[in-house]
Amino acid sequence: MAVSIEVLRRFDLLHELTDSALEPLAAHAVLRKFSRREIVIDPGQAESNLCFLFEGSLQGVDFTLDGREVGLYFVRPGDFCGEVGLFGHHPNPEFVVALAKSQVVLLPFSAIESVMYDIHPLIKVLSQRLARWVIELTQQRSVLSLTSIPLRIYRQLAQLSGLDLIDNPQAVASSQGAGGRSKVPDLTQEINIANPPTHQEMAIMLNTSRETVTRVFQSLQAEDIVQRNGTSSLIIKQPEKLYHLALGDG
Amino acid sequence: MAVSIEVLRRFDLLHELTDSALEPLAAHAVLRKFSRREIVIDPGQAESNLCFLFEGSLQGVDFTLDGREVGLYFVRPGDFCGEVGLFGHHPNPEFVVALAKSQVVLLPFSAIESVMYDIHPLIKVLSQRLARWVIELTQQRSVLSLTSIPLRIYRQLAQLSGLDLIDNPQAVASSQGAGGRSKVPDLTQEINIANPPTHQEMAIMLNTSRETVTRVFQSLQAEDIVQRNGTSSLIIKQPEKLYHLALGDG
DNA sequence: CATTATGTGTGATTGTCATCACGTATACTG
DNA sequence: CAGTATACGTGATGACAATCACACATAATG
Repeated sequence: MAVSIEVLRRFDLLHELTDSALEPLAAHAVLRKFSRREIVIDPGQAESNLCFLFEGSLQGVDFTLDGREVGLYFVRPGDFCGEVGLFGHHPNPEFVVALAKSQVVLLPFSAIESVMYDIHPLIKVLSQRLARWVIELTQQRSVLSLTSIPLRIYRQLAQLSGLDLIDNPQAVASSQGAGGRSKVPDLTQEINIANPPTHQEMAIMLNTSRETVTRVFQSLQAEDIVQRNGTSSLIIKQPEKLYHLALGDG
Repeated sequence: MAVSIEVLRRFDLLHELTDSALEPLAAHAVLRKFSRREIVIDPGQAESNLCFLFEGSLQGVDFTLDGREVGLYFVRPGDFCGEVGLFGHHPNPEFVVALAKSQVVLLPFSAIESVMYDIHPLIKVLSQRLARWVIELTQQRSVLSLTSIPLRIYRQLAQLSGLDLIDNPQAVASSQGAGGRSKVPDLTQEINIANPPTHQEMAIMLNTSRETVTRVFQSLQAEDIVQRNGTSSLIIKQPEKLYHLALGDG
């Protein structure tokens, strides 16, 4: 069942496309629901899709040879993923998993490949998106080279809360979309992170164990820097302290 | 001083472009020599270039907050780099450094930006290159998530020698270009890696120290798996053993 | 609302490897 | 070719965090 142009236009990255550019795409798009932990993108499958997240939360993951899960990025509502396989003769490098019940608009590659280089704004959006992903992966790469695991976690929290934009307003986030990232936060105000990733989801992003993430959170809570409200909300109570910890000033 | 179309066409990724596509580019390209350790790309500079490596060796690097160098990729002759900044309003995310005396063809962004979306094969080449870089970064990301440092080094050596193509012929390499990567190596034959990266250059790719790389090489040499000929050549004497070590079978 | 599943928290142990300092070998330069 | 710079090699130390097993808390489900 196709989706309307209006549904597609809700996605930031498509909202500049003309109706005539969107119509052939909307005709082939489908809206699907995914359960928690269901696979949204499987690189082994023959037919690939561009995936626009309407509601819920997704995570791009890879697996090492020994079966360990590696976190690559988070997808928040309003964003999309799965575009790497459109360029060249290789599948997408990553699996995408639903972290929560999600609604995703799927757009088959076959509907895009024939037109993407002819619709100027479409190829521009897609290639700019790839460039952004390279930048995100590079930023995450630098985080991973920190030898101190707590420092990685502080940096990840700074990214989730937007604190990393303070020194680098051009930075892009691993979690972006309709929620957040649009403005630099105020260091004097508490920051609420809705639906934060679990300790395990953060741990696989940072090459550490969920027990270590828990212990770092424990010490941040003991210093009243963060406060956890169950699993639905995480509050940065002292953004300025977290900001300095993330800079390595701890 | 501009360069000829023939010089540009020597680069694999440009050789499918027509003369009319290459002419405006060649008119603005310059050939420059860089000394060892000289900066080829500086993201802080206003004017950016696409860089084609004619001869020598380059490495893409980033720096962490505490000034540690992070290795992102190697560039071998015949390849190019520096294309991320073409897409969107942000500089390139990486510095590029000459690892050896190098000759580089520099193509200013200003010469490309006005035509890149209009020359179909050019935007295709550039966007496919971005996609390949995402795949490379993702592969390297998986290597970095291995908790065993020796296993990371085995995998890096497998990539440098082409052994990683055995199970994944579609894989792209962090070091590619005119030399190597074009065919799957024979496990029964010694593999020669010309101008291998130094222990320090490998260490920053793998988030480890050069002492640790040295110790792992020591044990590989003790088992006659690799043999070092000064700094100009590294021979994989028992590719099958390295292949299995890289799989974690050690 | 009870049961089940998932996520967080805790303690103990051990091994790995970063770090530091320094020596030796190789490559480069004038 | 001598001197200098760079790369490799070595030894010792201590800290950090992965790992394992298990308990407790929270969320989801029927």
